[in-house]
Amino acid sequence: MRTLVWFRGKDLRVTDHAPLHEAAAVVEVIPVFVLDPFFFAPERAQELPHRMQFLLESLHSLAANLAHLGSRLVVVSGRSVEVIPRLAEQWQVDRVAAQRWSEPFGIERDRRIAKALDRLRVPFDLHEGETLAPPGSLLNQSGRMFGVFTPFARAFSREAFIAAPLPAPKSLPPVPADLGRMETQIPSLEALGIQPNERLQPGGEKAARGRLKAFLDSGLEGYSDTRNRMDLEGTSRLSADLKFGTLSARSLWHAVAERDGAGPRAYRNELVWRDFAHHLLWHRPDLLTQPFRPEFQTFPWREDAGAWTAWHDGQTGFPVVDAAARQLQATGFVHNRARMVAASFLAKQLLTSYQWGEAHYMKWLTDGDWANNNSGWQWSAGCGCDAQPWFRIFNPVLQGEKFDPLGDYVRTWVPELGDFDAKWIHQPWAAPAALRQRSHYPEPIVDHPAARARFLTVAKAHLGSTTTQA
DNA sequence: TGAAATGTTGGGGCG
DNA sequence: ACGCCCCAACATTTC
Repeated sequence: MRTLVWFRGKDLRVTDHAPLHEAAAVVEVIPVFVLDPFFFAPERAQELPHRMQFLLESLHSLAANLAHLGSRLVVVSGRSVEVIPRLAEQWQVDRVAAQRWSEPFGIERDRRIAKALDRLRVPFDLHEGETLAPPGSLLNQSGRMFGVFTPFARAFSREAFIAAPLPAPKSLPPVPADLGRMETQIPSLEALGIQPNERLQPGGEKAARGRLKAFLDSGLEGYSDTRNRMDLEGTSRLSADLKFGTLSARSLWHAVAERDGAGPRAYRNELVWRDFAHHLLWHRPDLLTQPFRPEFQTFPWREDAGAWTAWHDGQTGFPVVDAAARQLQATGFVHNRARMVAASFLAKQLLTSYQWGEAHYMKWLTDGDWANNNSGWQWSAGCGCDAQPWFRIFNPVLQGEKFDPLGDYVRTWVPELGDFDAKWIHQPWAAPAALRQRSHYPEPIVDHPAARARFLTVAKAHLGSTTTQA
């Protein structure tokens, strides 16, 4: 029995990896990663520089871990839909195994590959593993997807059985020697035309385990209290590991499952939110191009090049909004609270389509995940499934004062405001003139009350008319 | 997983 | 002493 275990970017681990675990019981295992030009053509790779860096590091780590177990990672270049069937045929494999993808293009790719493999009479086994509960497995009374998180979470705790994580194989059989000459190497970032960013989290399963341990030891206990604080390391910082599968969702679940208290409970709830987003996209693949609420399809977003540039460069004159933009480009990560404030600001204060922000975040986030990022942006814009109401508008000043009370988050990312004390740092326009003049921080590009009123007027006019038509 | 406007209450200053 | 007003402080409503 010869199994091709196809690693594909969202399962870069040897622990709790169902395809590998199952294959390890048979005689021959060929771990494969395909450098598909869909992601690895330089012009495509440059569209996701931070994720590419994390991915390449994780691949090296995976290759080392497989080598340690007696196997190795076989890297092949080409379009997956062609390469996988070709390898299956040339290597005479008995089956191909991989972890299931829940996003639309992954589903379509797998459908085509399954078809090609079927012609070769090679089974294509897709194992669950990206989410806690398989997308589509939780439905409401009438057999449809949940449209509200709370009932989903109730059904989740009632029905979802989350098996214990699988151990890493103790050893793996060596990769057969007769594989021909189609192998290549993991490319370097430089070869893809990407500048390394030394401020990113390091990729790989080992680094991920270190982050998990740090969170369990010192972050989890107080998580519910500190997770909203932008100035503290109060979050898990495991989002990129979930994205690339350097940690499996269910290993995180089990790491916190038995822990009592508000912190562990709040963290489990966040993991369920992640499942909710994935289930949602699985049911509604069109959400990557459409708002969930149809009345937003014709929403009169503006195209204001100046405002857009100021927003993504961190020059809006609103400290938390600008800190978020700069933290994103500098580190590939933004605190969740800052993401919400920045997203609300773009959609509501600047009346700019959430899709611009969504795309910008997908470019720079290390943890950029289609389901999570899309649901987050649609939530913020008010057009999503179980989104915040359209009339709920964050005030960047109040959000800053509440969740960055000393101003340390802003001071870290907006050094022009380093001299401003907590009293002024979230509303620098109100600070003494002398302080403002030497800071060189931009004036606010909108007046908050006026921008707020404008959004309410526009949204009320639009949503009022479209809902009465329906 | 909001904010702002509006409404209500009650203490205290004051004529 | 009393009523009136002011305005925190809190509650409710609205967007």
